[in-house]
Amino acid sequence: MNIGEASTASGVSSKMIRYYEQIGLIRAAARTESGYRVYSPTDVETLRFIRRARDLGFSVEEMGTLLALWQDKGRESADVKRVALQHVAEIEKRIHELEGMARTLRHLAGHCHGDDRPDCPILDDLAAVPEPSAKKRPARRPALQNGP
Amino acid sequence: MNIGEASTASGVSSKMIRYYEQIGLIRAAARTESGYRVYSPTDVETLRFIRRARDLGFSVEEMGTLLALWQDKGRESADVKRVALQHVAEIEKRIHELEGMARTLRHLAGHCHGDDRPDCPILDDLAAVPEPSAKKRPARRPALQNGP
DNA sequence: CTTGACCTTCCAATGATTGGAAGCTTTACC
DNA sequence: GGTAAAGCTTCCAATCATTGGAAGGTCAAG
Repeated sequence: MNIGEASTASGVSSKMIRYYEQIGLIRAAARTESGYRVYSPTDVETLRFIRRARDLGFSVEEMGTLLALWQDKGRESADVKRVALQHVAEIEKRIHELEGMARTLRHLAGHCHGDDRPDCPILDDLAAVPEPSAKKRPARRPALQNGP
Repeated sequence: MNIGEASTASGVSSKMIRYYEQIGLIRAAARTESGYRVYSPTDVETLRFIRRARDLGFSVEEMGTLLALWQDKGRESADVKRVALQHVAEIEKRIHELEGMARTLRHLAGHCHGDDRPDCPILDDLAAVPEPSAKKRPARRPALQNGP
Protein backbone atom coordinates (compact mmCIF):
# COMPACT_ATOMS: atom_id res chain seq x y z
CA MET A 1 0.00 0.00 0.00
CA ASN A 2 1.55 3.28 -1.07
CA ILE A 3 1.03 6.70 0.46
CA GLY A 4 -1.87 7.65 -1.81
CA GLU A 5 -3.85 4.57 -0.89
CA ALA A 6 -3.04 5.03 2.78
CA SER A 7 -4.22 8.61 2.47
CA THR A 8 -7.53 7.60 0.94
CA ALA A 9 -8.02 4.82 3.45
CA SER A 10 -7.25 6.99 6.46
CA GLY A 11 -8.51 10.39 5.43
CA VAL A 12 -5.12 11.98 6.12
CA SER A 13 -3.56 13.74 3.13
CA SER A 14 -0.29 12.44 1.72
CA LYS A 15 1.29 15.76 2.58
CA MET A 16 0.31 15.41 6.21
CA ILE A 17 1.40 11.79 6.41
CA ARG A 18 4.89 12.81 5.32
CA TYR A 19 4.78 15.72 7.73
CA TYR A 20 3.72 13.53 10.66
CA GLU A 21 6.58 11.20 9.82
CA GLN A 22 9.03 14.10 9.63
CA ILE A 23 8.12 15.49 13.04
CA GLY A 24 8.19 12.04 14.58
CA LEU A 25 4.50 11.63 15.35
CA ILE A 26 4.53 8.37 13.43
CA ARG A 27 7.42 6.05 12.71
CA ALA A 28 9.16 6.29 9.34
CA ALA A 29 7.32 4.11 6.85
CA ALA A 30 8.98 1.15 5.19
CA ARG A 31 10.19 1.75 1.65
CA THR A 32 10.18 -0.13 -1.63
CA GLU A 33 13.46 -0.55 -3.51
CA SER A 34 12.66 2.56 -5.47
CA GLY A 35 12.01 4.63 -2.38
CA TYR A 36 8.22 4.62 -2.25
CA ARG A 37 6.72 4.59 1.23
CA VAL A 38 4.83 1.40 2.07
CA TYR A 39 1.98 1.21 4.58
CA SER A 40 0.50 -1.80 6.35
CA PRO A 41 -3.10 -2.07 7.55
CA THR A 42 -1.75 -1.36 11.03
CA ASP A 43 -0.19 1.86 9.80
CA VAL A 44 -3.50 2.87 8.27
CA GLU A 45 -5.18 2.15 11.59
CA THR A 46 -2.75 4.52 13.26
CA LEU A 47 -3.41 7.18 10.66
CA ARG A 48 -7.13 6.83 11.14
CA PHE A 49 -6.61 7.24 14.89
CA ILE A 50 -4.74 10.45 14.16
CA ARG A 51 -7.44 11.61 11.81
CA ARG A 52 -10.13 11.20 14.43
CA ALA A 53 -8.09 12.85 17.15
CA ARG A 54 -7.41 15.76 14.84
CA ASP A 55 -11.13 16.06 14.05
CA LEU A 56 -11.73 16.35 17.77
CA GLY A 57 -9.35 19.28 17.87
CA PHE A 58 -6.36 17.64 19.55
CA SER A 59 -3.01 19.24 18.82
CA VAL A 60 -0.17 17.23 17.35
CA GLU A 61 1.41 17.08 20.79
CA GLU A 62 -1.78 15.76 22.37
CA MET A 63 -2.14 13.25 19.54
CA GLY A 64 1.33 12.01 20.39
CA THR A 65 0.29 11.49 23.99
CA LEU A 66 -2.91 9.70 22.96
CA LEU A 67 -1.06 7.53 20.46
CA ALA A 68 1.45 6.50 23.11
CA LEU A 69 -1.35 5.63 25.53
CA TRP A 70 -3.19 3.76 22.82
CA GLN A 71 -0.16 1.66 22.06
CA ASP A 72 0.66 1.11 25.72
CA LYS A 73 -1.38 -1.91 26.68
CA GLY A 74 -0.64 -1.33 30.35
CA ARG A 75 -1.93 2.25 30.37
CA GLU A 76 -4.29 3.54 33.01
CA SER A 77 -7.56 4.80 31.61
CA ALA A 78 -7.33 7.67 34.08
CA ASP A 79 -4.45 9.07 32.02
CA VAL A 80 -6.51 9.03 28.85
CA LYS A 81 -9.48 10.55 30.60
CA ARG A 82 -7.34 13.35 31.98
CA VAL A 83 -6.04 14.27 28.52
CA ALA A 84 -9.56 14.22 27.13
CA LEU A 85 -11.09 16.31 29.89
CA GLN A 86 -8.29 18.82 29.80
CA HIS A 87 -8.91 19.22 26.10
CA VAL A 88 -12.62 19.64 26.76
CA ALA A 89 -11.78 22.40 29.21
CA GLU A 90 -9.68 24.17 26.59
CA ILE A 91 -12.45 23.86 24.03
CA GLU A 92 -14.99 25.24 26.46
CA LYS A 93 -12.73 28.15 27.27
CA ARG A 94 -12.49 28.96 23.61
CA ILE A 95 -16.25 28.61 23.21
CA HIS A 96 -16.83 31.11 25.99
CA GLU A 97 -14.46 33.58 24.38
CA LEU A 98 -16.23 33.24 21.07
CA GLU A 99 -19.63 33.54 22.70
CA GLY A 100 -18.55 36.78 24.33
CA MET A 101 -17.51 38.17 20.97
CA ALA A 102 -20.71 37.06 19.27
CA ARG A 103 -22.84 38.46 22.07
CA THR A 104 -21.16 41.86 21.89
CA LEU A 105 -21.39 41.98 18.12
CA ARG A 106 -25.01 40.91 18.01
CA HIS A 107 -25.81 43.55 20.60
CA LEU A 108 -24.06 46.25 18.63
CA ALA A 109 -25.56 45.15 15.32
CA GLY A 110 -28.98 45.13 16.93
CA HIS A 111 -28.64 48.85 17.54
CA CYS A 112 -27.36 49.62 14.05
CA HIS A 113 -29.97 50.90 11.60
CA GLY A 114 -28.29 49.05 8.75
CA ASP A 115 -29.53 51.50 6.14
CA ASP A 116 -27.99 54.19 3.95
CA ARG A 117 -27.27 56.51 6.86
CA PRO A 118 -23.69 56.65 8.15
CA ASP A 119 -24.46 56.57 11.89
CA CYS A 120 -23.35 53.26 13.30
CA PRO A 121 -23.08 52.16 16.93
CA ILE A 122 -20.74 49.37 15.86
CA LEU A 123 -18.10 51.81 14.67
CA ASP A 124 -18.82 54.09 17.60
CA ASP A 125 -18.08 51.29 20.01
CA LEU A 126 -14.92 50.20 18.24
CA ALA A 127 -13.69 53.78 18.34
CA ALA A 128 -14.75 54.44 21.92
CA VAL A 129 -12.13 55.50 24.41
CA PRO A 130 -12.32 53.16 27.38
CA GLU A 131 -13.15 55.11 30.54
CA PRO A 132 -9.97 55.58 32.63
CA SER A 133 -11.23 53.34 35.46
CA ALA A 134 -14.38 54.67 37.11
CA LYS A 135 -16.36 57.87 37.63
CA LYS A 136 -18.14 58.20 40.95
CA ARG A 137 -19.49 54.83 41.77
CA PRO A 138 -17.74 52.17 39.76
CA ALA A 139 -20.13 50.46 37.37
CA ARG A 140 -21.15 46.98 38.40
CA ARG A 141 -20.36 45.60 34.99
CA PRO A 142 -17.48 47.50 33.37
CA ALA A 143 -19.35 47.57 30.03
CA LEU A 144 -19.23 45.23 27.10
CA GLN A 145 -15.81 43.73 26.93
CA ASN A 146 -14.11 40.42 27.16
CA GLY A 147 -11.80 39.35 29.88
CA PRO A 148 -8.00 39.18 29.70
CA MET B 1 4.73 60.16 21.05
CA ASN B 2 6.96 57.25 20.16
CA ILE B 3 5.96 53.69 19.43
CA GLY B 4 6.26 52.49 23.00
CA GLU B 5 3.92 55.15 24.32
CA ALA B 6 1.50 54.54 21.45
CA SER B 7 1.61 50.85 22.31
CA THR B 8 0.80 51.47 25.96
CA ALA B 9 -1.94 53.93 25.08
CA SER B 10 -3.59 51.67 22.53
CA GLY B 11 -2.96 48.20 23.86
CA VAL B 12 -1.31 47.08 20.63
CA SER B 13 2.26 45.84 20.99
CA SER B 14 5.08 47.73 19.29
CA LYS B 15 5.80 44.63 17.26
CA MET B 16 2.26 44.54 15.95
CA ILE B 17 2.17 48.25 15.22
CA ARG B 18 5.21 47.87 12.98
CA TYR B 19 3.65 44.80 11.43
CA TYR B 20 0.35 46.56 10.72
CA GLU B 21 2.32 49.36 9.10
CA GLN B 22 4.31 46.90 7.02
CA ILE B 23 1.27 45.11 5.63
CA GLY B 24 -0.47 48.41 4.93
CA LEU B 25 -3.28 48.19 7.47
CA ILE B 26 -2.19 51.55 8.83
CA ARG B 27 -0.31 54.33 7.10
CA ALA B 28 3.42 54.63 7.68
CA ALA B 29 4.03 56.70 10.79
CA ALA B 30 5.87 60.01 10.66
CA ARG B 31 9.50 59.90 11.74
CA THR B 32 11.82 62.01 13.83
CA GLU B 33 15.14 63.09 12.36
CA SER B 34 16.76 60.07 13.90
CA GLY B 35 14.22 57.66 12.43
CA TYR B 36 11.94 57.07 15.40
CA ARG B 37 8.28 56.59 14.57
CA VAL B 38 6.01 59.38 15.83
CA TYR B 39 2.33 58.92 16.65
CA SER B 40 -0.41 61.52 17.03
CA PRO B 41 -3.49 61.13 19.24
CA THR B 42 -5.41 60.37 16.05
CA ASP B 43 -3.01 57.54 15.27
CA VAL B 44 -3.53 56.16 18.76
CA GLU B 45 -7.26 56.35 18.20
CA THR B 46 -6.85 54.25 15.08
CA LEU B 47 -4.72 51.74 16.95
CA ARG B 48 -7.30 51.47 19.67
CA PHE B 49 -9.96 50.83 17.04
CA ILE B 50 -7.80 48.03 15.70
CA ARG B 51 -7.26 46.65 19.16
CA ARG B 52 -10.99 46.44 19.83
CA ALA B 53 -11.76 44.91 16.46
CA ARG B 54 -9.05 42.32 17.04
CA ASP B 55 -10.49 41.52 20.47
CA LEU B 56 -13.79 40.85 18.75
CA GLY B 57 -12.05 38.32 16.53
CA PHE B 58 -11.94 40.27 13.28
CA SER B 59 -9.17 39.28 10.89
CA VAL B 60 -6.67 41.82 9.62
CA GLU B 61 -8.56 41.90 6.35
CA GLU B 62 -11.87 42.59 8.07
CA MET B 63 -10.20 45.23 10.21
CA GLY B 64 -9.08 46.91 7.01
CA THR B 65 -12.66 47.00 5.79
CA LEU B 66 -13.94 48.35 9.10
CA LEU B 67 -11.21 50.97 9.26
CA ALA B 68 -12.07 52.16 5.75
CA LEU B 69 -15.75 52.39 6.66
CA TRP B 70 -14.93 54.16 9.88
CA GLN B 71 -12.91 56.79 8.07
CA ASP B 72 -15.47 57.15 5.30
CA LYS B 73 -17.88 59.75 6.61
CA GLY B 74 -20.33 58.97 3.80
CA ARG B 75 -20.50 55.23 4.56
CA GLU B 76 -23.79 53.40 4.80
CA SER B 77 -24.33 51.76 8.15
CA ALA B 78 -25.74 48.77 6.28
CA ASP B 79 -22.22 48.00 5.07
CA VAL B 80 -20.85 47.98 8.60
CA LYS B 81 -23.73 45.88 9.84
CA ARG B 82 -23.18 43.35 7.07
CA VAL B 83 -19.51 42.92 7.99
CA ALA B 84 -20.39 42.53 11.65
CA LEU B 85 -23.16 40.02 11.09
CA GLN B 86 -21.09 37.98 8.69
CA HIS B 87 -18.40 37.80 11.33
CA VAL B 88 -21.00 36.74 13.90
CA ALA B 89 -22.03 33.95 11.55
CA GLU B 90 -18.43 32.77 11.26
CA ILE B 91 -18.01 32.84 15.01
CA GLU B 92 -21.20 30.88 15.51
CA LYS B 93 -20.09 28.30 12.98
CA ARG B 94 -16.85 27.86 14.86
CA ILE B 95 -18.74 27.62 18.15
CA HIS B 96 -20.89 24.83 16.76
CA GLU B 97 -17.83 22.93 15.60
CA LEU B 98 -16.23 23.24 19.01
CA GLU B 99 -19.45 22.27 20.74
CA GLY B 100 -19.60 19.13 18.64
CA MET B 101 -16.08 18.20 19.68
CA ALA B 102 -16.74 18.93 23.34
CA ARG B 103 -19.99 16.97 23.29
CA THR B 104 -18.32 13.92 21.77
CA LEU B 105 -15.41 14.07 24.17
CA ARG B 106 -17.57 14.55 27.22
CA HIS B 107 -19.69 11.64 26.12
CA LEU B 108 -16.67 9.42 25.67
CA ALA B 109 -15.06 10.53 28.91
CA GLY B 110 -18.32 9.87 30.70
CA HIS B 111 -18.03 6.22 29.77
CA CYS B 112 -14.37 5.93 30.74
CA HIS B 113 -13.68 4.49 34.18
CA GLY B 114 -10.74 6.77 34.64
CA ASP B 115 -8.95 4.42 36.99
CA ASP B 116 -5.89 2.17 36.83
CA ARG B 117 -7.45 -0.25 34.34
CA PRO B 118 -6.43 0.08 30.70
CA ASP B 119 -9.89 -0.27 29.14
CA CYS B 120 -10.90 3.05 27.68
CA PRO B 121 -13.84 3.90 25.41
CA ILE B 122 -12.07 7.08 24.37
CA LEU B 123 -9.22 5.20 22.75
CA ASP B 124 -11.64 2.61 21.41
CA ASP B 125 -13.59 5.29 19.64
CA LEU B 126 -10.51 6.99 18.24
CA ALA B 127 -9.35 3.65 16.89
CA ALA B 128 -12.75 2.57 15.58
CA VAL B 129 -13.05 1.73 11.92
CA PRO B 130 -15.90 3.78 10.48
CA GLU B 131 -18.59 1.51 9.02
CA PRO B 132 -18.15 1.39 5.22
CA SER B 133 -21.34 3.35 4.51
CA ALA B 134 -24.39 1.54 5.88
CA LYS B 135 -25.58 -1.91 6.92
CA LYS B 136 -29.24 -2.58 6.19
CA ARG B 137 -31.08 0.64 6.79
CA PRO B 138 -28.77 3.61 6.61
CA ALA B 139 -28.45 5.33 9.97
CA ARG B 140 -30.30 8.60 10.26
CA ARG B 141 -27.25 10.30 11.68
CA PRO B 142 -24.02 8.93 10.19
CA ALA B 143 -22.46 8.73 13.66
CA LEU B 144 -20.29 11.17 15.55
CA GLN B 145 -18.29 13.09 13.05
CA ASN B 146 -17.93 16.56 11.71
CA GLY B 147 -18.53 17.72 8.19
CA PRO B 148 -15.96 18.19 5.44
C1' DC C 1 7.74 3.17 -25.76
C1' DT C 2 5.12 6.93 -24.64
C1' DT C 3 1.84 9.09 -21.63
C1' DG C 4 -0.09 10.19 -17.49
C1' DA C 5 -0.66 9.34 -12.80
C1' DC C 6 1.85 8.76 -8.94
C1' DC C 7 5.85 9.02 -5.98
C1' DT C 8 10.20 11.44 -4.06
C1' DT C 9 12.56 15.72 -1.74
C1' DC C 10 12.92 20.53 -0.91
C1' DC C 11 11.35 25.13 -0.40
C1' DA C 12 7.81 28.56 0.30
C1' DA C 13 3.53 30.50 1.84
C1' DT C 14 -0.41 31.00 4.84
C1' DG C 15 -2.06 34.39 9.58
C1' DA C 16 -1.05 36.70 13.61
C1' DT C 17 2.25 37.08 16.73
C1' DT C 18 6.47 36.69 19.31
C1' DG C 19 11.53 36.42 19.90
C1' DG C 20 16.07 37.72 19.19
C1' DA C 21 20.37 39.90 17.29
C1' DA C 22 22.97 43.89 15.94
C1' DG C 23 23.26 48.56 16.02
C1' DC C 24 21.75 53.46 16.81
C1' DT C 25 19.37 57.16 20.02
C1' DT C 26 17.57 59.04 23.96
C1' DT C 27 17.25 59.54 28.86
C1' DA C 28 18.98 59.68 33.49
C1' DC C 29 22.31 59.99 36.70
C1' DC C 30 26.93 61.08 38.61
C1' DG D 1 30.85 65.51 29.79
C1' DG D 2 30.66 60.41 30.33
C1' DT D 3 28.38 56.24 30.94
C1' DA D 4 24.82 52.91 31.46
C1' DA D 5 20.20 51.58 30.77
C1' DA D 6 16.24 51.71 28.29
C1' DG D 7 14.17 52.24 24.01
C1' DC D 8 14.21 52.64 19.19
C1' DT D 9 15.55 50.81 14.33
C1' DT D 10 15.74 46.81 10.78
C1' DC D 11 16.03 42.05 9.58
C1' DC D 12 15.46 37.28 10.18
C1' DA D 13 13.44 33.28 12.37
C1' DA D 14 10.08 30.56 14.82
C1' DT D 15 5.48 29.24 16.04
C1' DC D 16 1.19 25.66 14.32
C1' DA D 17 -0.96 22.75 10.87
C1' DT D 18 -1.52 22.66 6.30
C1' DT D 19 -1.22 23.46 1.41
C1' DG D 20 1.15 24.48 -2.97
C1' DG D 21 4.54 24.00 -6.27
C1' DA D 22 8.91 22.76 -8.73
C1' DA D 23 12.11 19.35 -10.35
C1' DG D 24 12.82 14.83 -11.04
C1' DG D 25 12.26 9.60 -10.57
C1' DT D 26 8.80 5.40 -11.05
C1' DC D 27 4.92 2.68 -12.26
C1' DA D 28 0.97 1.32 -14.98
C1' DA D 29 -1.85 1.09 -19.13
C1' DG D 30 -2.22 1.59 -23.81
